[in-house]
Amino acid sequence: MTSMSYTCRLLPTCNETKVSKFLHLIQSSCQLFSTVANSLQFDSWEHRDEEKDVDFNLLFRSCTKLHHVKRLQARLLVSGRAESFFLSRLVNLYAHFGDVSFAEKAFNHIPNKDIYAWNSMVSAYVGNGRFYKTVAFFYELLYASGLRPDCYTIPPVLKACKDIVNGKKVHCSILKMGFEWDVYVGASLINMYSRFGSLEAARMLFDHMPVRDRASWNAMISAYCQNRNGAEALRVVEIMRAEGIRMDAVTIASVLPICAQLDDIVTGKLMHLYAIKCGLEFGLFVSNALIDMYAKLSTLGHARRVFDQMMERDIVSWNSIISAYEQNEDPITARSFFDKMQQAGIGPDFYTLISLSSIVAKFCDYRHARSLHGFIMRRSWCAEEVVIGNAIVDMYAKIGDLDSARAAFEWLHIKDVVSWNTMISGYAQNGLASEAIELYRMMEDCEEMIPNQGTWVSILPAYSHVGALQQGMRTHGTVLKNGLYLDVYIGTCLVDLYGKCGKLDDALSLFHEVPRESSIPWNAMISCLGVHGGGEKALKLFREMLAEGVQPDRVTFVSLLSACSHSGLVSDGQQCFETMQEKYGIKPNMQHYSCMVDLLGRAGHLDKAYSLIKSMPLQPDAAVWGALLAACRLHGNSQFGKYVSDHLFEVESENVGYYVLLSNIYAHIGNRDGVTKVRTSVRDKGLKKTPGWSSIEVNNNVDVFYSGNQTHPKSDEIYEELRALTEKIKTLGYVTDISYVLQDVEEDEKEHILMGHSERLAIAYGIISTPPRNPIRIFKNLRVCGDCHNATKFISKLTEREITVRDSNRFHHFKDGICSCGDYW
DNA sequence: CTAGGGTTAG
Repeated sequence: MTSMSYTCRLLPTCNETKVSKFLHLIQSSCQLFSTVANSLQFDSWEHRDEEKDVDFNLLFRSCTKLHHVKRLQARLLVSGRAESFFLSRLVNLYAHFGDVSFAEKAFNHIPNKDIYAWNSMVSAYVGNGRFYKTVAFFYELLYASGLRPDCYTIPPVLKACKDIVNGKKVHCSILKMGFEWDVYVGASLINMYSRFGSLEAARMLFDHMPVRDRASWNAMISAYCQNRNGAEALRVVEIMRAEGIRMDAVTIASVLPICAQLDDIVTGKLMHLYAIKCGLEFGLFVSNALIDMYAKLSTLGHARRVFDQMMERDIVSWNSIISAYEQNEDPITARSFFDKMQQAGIGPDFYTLISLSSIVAKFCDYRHARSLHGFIMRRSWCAEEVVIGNAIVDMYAKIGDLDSARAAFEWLHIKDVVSWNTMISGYAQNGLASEAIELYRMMEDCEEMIPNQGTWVSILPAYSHVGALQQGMRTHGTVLKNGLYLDVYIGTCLVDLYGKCGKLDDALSLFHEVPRESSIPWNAMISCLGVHGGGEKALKLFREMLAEGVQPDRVTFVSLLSACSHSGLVSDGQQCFETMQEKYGIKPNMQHYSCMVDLLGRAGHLDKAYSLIKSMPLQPDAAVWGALLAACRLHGNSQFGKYVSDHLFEVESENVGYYVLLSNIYAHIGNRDGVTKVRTSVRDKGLKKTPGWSSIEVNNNVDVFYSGNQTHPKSDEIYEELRALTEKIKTLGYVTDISYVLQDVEEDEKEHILMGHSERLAIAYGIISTPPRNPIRIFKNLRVCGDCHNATKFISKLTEREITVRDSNRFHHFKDGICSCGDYW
């Protein structure tokens, strides 16, 4: 207290922040003092014996604990003062401490229930989440009590309405009783309609209100905010201020989230400034909203400062700062805040667990994932159950444990659209496209599941991944029917689908229909041109992008650099790499470096590629060294290849693909010892090759072939066709290159292994299943094998078919014995 | 003594 009065004297010399902080301190201290005082008071009163002197009004005000209320109730009964007035206040107190059943008992004890008693019970139900009960209780009051509700009854009942039908029914009752012009009722009605998205109804009520106070304005503003109509919300704020009504903490807390939605940091900062000016910046709601807004606008420093400056923090504050770091890709700090929260004695709630599941997923921590799952299972989350269940599904999917994800998905009592979307995209993003497609088919069979934007952006990449063009087109049709085709994300997925399925013209014309303010569709289109070997076109599109004022990001440059690399545009690529850093201030990441190493290495500048690696500020990963190793293979430099592979196996010793690459290098120069060494080390390490697969779509159906697989129903025909093809192309000059086979077997066996490569099985299946001279499109998950590449050239000439093979790297368009990549791949 | 408008989400 002494220090406080001292500070008071210093106050005139303080700046505004300090004054505002100080005022806040006084406020919260006052609350604390009065709570302590009341509590002491309760104890001193209770021990007095002379009952006639007891001032029950004072005792009611002194209850700070649930047991106070119970003792007070006993006292009331003993002194014969259990009248409606006091018992109703007991109901309020029990409700305040969260004990609904005691509130009900007290209510039932009331002899002649007046409207105040009923109102107290209504509030008791609402305040403790018994929404269904509240509405039923209201109708009991209306039809069975013989009493007339007053305007205190209505707002809590409106709050309890969980669907529009009930809401409208209550609205009717209000009209019949003539309460519609009460300010409190008005704000509640606006709020109710806004909850169900009926903004027109809300606005109509608002416009017709004869008296409006600040809460009415706030109700209208938050109605727009919560329905994501930020622009209209800000317009209402303007009108409100024009009418001379000041914004308060509620207005600010409502408007801040839309600043984040509209990506409008200027308005956000103005709101913050206004809050500082009015001394509202340390309010709990305002601070929490500020943290969230700054986090969403990726200005973590501001969010952190607001959090650090807070006088008191509640669970929302902690949740907001945790999710701030989680969403800005800093799971380590996020988790440290979670630890601090627990140290502060605050238990996790629904929102905390949602963030936590994302954090655990980012750590790829299977054990923590399981324990979090268990922790959640042991508690019931009622209405929030779906959301949290979906978060669990997503968590397992992100870790890559699709079996656990599917189990959690199946276990959900209620599945909503998001559950399905999460599971579908989980499969799709882990490369399990067939599972994603299968699940989407199941979803289509559930009539009550209406697919939405999230569904399309989950399923379209799966089609794109396996080249299911016909099914993708069917989905495109469904999207058009839903009127969603202009959505940037869906549009981009469709551009990607057509582009990746070889329909470059369709991709381009779609690209012109999609909104193009953001870099997302541009990046997709540039990448498509790149994989088709259209480096020049990609560069041209990039220039158009700049001319339209679209800001390129790091993804843009990844697409661009890889486009240059595929087309051998070395100097253009180098220039892009420089522009990216100098003009756009983007620091190159691992992907950019591996593109550059690929670009230089492919063109034969192995030394330049190597010195780029040496100059990297990051620790080069397997992709970077792998690109260089592939370049050594392309240019037949086995000595350097060995050196590079030593580095490569230091950072990644499990990927068989790289061993195959090294063995190819040795085999190509006839170094049998080298080949044997590589083979032995693969065997000793017990490594398994990533199963290679190729897919082809015939008659709306995608068939997937694995290497050496003979389980396909037409397997015999396929092998027969392949044998015949091989004989014929040999007469055209094809020579088998067995250096692509790692296995230690006889030469004719090697030939057989090459023949069983998935891409060849798919091509042969295409040939026997489609009419002569029809084009064939193949998808392969790995890079196409060099011998298969050569064989395909001959097959295209022999069968007079255009054969397109999209591998994990680029497009190969075979026509008349020539490949579009010019063997530069 | 009882009532309205506000922050965090898959």
